[in-house]
Amino acid sequence: MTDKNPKPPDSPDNEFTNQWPMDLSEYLKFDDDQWPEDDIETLVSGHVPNQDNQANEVGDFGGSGSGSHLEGSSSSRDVNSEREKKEARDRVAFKTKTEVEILDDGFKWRKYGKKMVKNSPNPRNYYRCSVEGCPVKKRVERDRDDPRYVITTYEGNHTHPVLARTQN
DNA sequence: CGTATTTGACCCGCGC
DNA sequence: GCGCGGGTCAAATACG
Repeated sequence: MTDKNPKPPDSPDNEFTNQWPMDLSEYLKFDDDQWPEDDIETLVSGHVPNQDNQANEVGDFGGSGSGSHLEGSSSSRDVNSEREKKEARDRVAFKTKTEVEILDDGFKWRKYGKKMVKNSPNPRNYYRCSVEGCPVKKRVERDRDDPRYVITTYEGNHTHPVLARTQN
């Protein structure tokens, strides 16, 4: 935590719309179905998905459940049976081209573990949302073939406003 | 002082 | 039944 990343100062619009401190070249999104690794490389290697709007990509991430938008009314929260069961499965993998693994996506993450994978000389970092009640977990691992690439896997959806970091 | 971060150990599941 | 892998938690430490 010395250099971190050139993340913007304190912008009131601390959203993904800002701009990731990386060269986000390709992003991958998968469900909990499976991981077409081979396809991934083929896709990112032989196909450049232009740099659309990162916000769009990530926007979908929040749109999947309830990332940035907060329920204005607290009286309509009696439903949580099938919803929880259904949204309890949100695995999104992002392959990003960056040199820093501490990508700030607008949320505060607290590293809760580091493990070394046998198939890679690179360690695997486990992050979790600092906000209690957030079942969101992030797994960051460096690519074994391209150390300049990092595989960020998000699990779950944020259940809190957005971020209480650069806020007031 | 508080929070975030770090490393190690422990636990669980699955495979053989 | 035991071993291995992976994942998670906990305590300690460092830094802001």
